[in-house]
Amino acid sequence: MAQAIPIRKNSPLKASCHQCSLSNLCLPLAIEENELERLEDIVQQGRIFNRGEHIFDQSTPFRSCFAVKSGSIKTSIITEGGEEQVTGFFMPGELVGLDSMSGETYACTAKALERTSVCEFPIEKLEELTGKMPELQHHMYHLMSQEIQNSHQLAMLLSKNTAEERIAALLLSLSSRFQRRRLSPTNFSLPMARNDIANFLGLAVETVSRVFTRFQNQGLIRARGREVELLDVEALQTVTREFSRQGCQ
Amino acid sequence: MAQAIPIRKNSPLKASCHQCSLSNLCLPLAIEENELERLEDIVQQGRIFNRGEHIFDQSTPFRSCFAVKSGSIKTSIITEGGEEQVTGFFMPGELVGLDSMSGETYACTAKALERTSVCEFPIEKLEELTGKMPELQHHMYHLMSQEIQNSHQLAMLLSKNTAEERIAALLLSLSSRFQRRRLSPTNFSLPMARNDIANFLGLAVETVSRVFTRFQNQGLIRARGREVELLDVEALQTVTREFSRQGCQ
DNA sequence: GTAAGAGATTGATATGGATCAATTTGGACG
DNA sequence: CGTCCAAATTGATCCATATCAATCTCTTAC
Repeated sequence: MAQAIPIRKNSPLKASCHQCSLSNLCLPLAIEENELERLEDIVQQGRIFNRGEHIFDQSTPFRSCFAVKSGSIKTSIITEGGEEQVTGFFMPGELVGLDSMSGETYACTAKALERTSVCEFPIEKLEELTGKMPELQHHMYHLMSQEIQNSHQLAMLLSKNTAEERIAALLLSLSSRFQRRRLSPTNFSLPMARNDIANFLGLAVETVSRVFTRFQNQGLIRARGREVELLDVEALQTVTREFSRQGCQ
Repeated sequence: MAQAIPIRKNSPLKASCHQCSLSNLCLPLAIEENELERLEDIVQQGRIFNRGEHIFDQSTPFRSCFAVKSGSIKTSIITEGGEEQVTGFFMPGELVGLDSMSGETYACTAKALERTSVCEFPIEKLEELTGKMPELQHHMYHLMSQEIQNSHQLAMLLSKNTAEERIAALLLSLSSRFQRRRLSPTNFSLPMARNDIANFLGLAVETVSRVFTRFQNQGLIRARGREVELLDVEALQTVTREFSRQGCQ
């Protein structure tokens, strides 16, 4: 089912962080060139997942964290009642599974939003390695801390901001993440459906739709399905700050 | 201004985790009795803070994490516009500052909700120690991971649940945290004001008030100012699950 | 003990976004 | 190339909770 992908002949299993264009975003950024091999030793070149496939779900025993290599992943919590809460979107260079480092199974469900390849970091080996490499340990703390901050930021968005503010914030977040990867920050394709955006931002799909068209009418963006062009980034930034501005006066 | 507190004569600066009644909740829980000294070596018996005093704020350079010894702490993010978003409440045995381990300054502001004493863990020394003690490192990952989960849980509450569900969830969370400390899970005093509850849960104060009285009228709780008695824990649990039940059918 | 100000409660009204309903668009597949 | 189903958009209505306004009730300080 998985179609053939180019694999380096001499190392079919071992990943090559050296060659990876994401090494400046991913875990390797924390370590010296000459120590990179130690990380490569524990990384497994992961599977390729088709759109909609699960990388893991809440019943999967927690074994590994995953770095997105290409494509994108949505994580969500599914309640007993079957309700879904999207907790994050992960793009190339970002690490999935940090919320699961307590407990026996994963704390969320991870689903590929498109054809997605990942690198796998077995957690036992990773912990062992971070114990030996202070910079790597520091980076792990850094990443987890950032994840907490992101989540607080989301909570803030959900509890205090209007639909427009939430959506502007999401667009800008995606924009800067594309920019980090040296892709266009103003012209990109949303990896997720309107539904996922709505769920993530605590809105109804209809509201997301309406805000998109409103933004379009105001000349802030141009949207055609998942293709988005940010026409006025400054204005979008103003939208996200509107709220705190009001609190100021 | 700070009134005299009993200090062990032979170790005025060094904390005594051995003696601490919270050692089964706090960092010491991760390590063997005989290694406890290594943790004690880096811990500083912290100051006492009066109600309303800041342990740190967003402009304070990040140096340490703090464990609550007694009292309680509220953390919040203050936006440029001066808006506040409460991100958490911390009770004895819990660790504050995990969200700040990236960046130069703290990611939030921490304020004592009552007279509060803390133990201070200088981050450099803590990282050094976790590098040498795998179980302690593991526990740090565990704690940070849990913090991410908590925050996701909050996001979920904010985006999907009604005012009643949110407040029931908070009451139950506090309840179980009192229980962990072997205090009454049904009869306790809220450390925070209605205002803080409202802010934390993304509600207006008035709504919090109304829900409290509604719960009281339904015989679920008895509330008199900050004194709360949970009269029907099961019913409260039902309230929090109501939502997912509906999603089920 | 009393004054003063903050915090909490209660009531009346307004509103942003949910919900319900109806098209429209677009992509996958035979 | 047309068919079919899911995703997205648009419109009309409703509701939970915010907001505004008015007490009430603590706590703190003098």
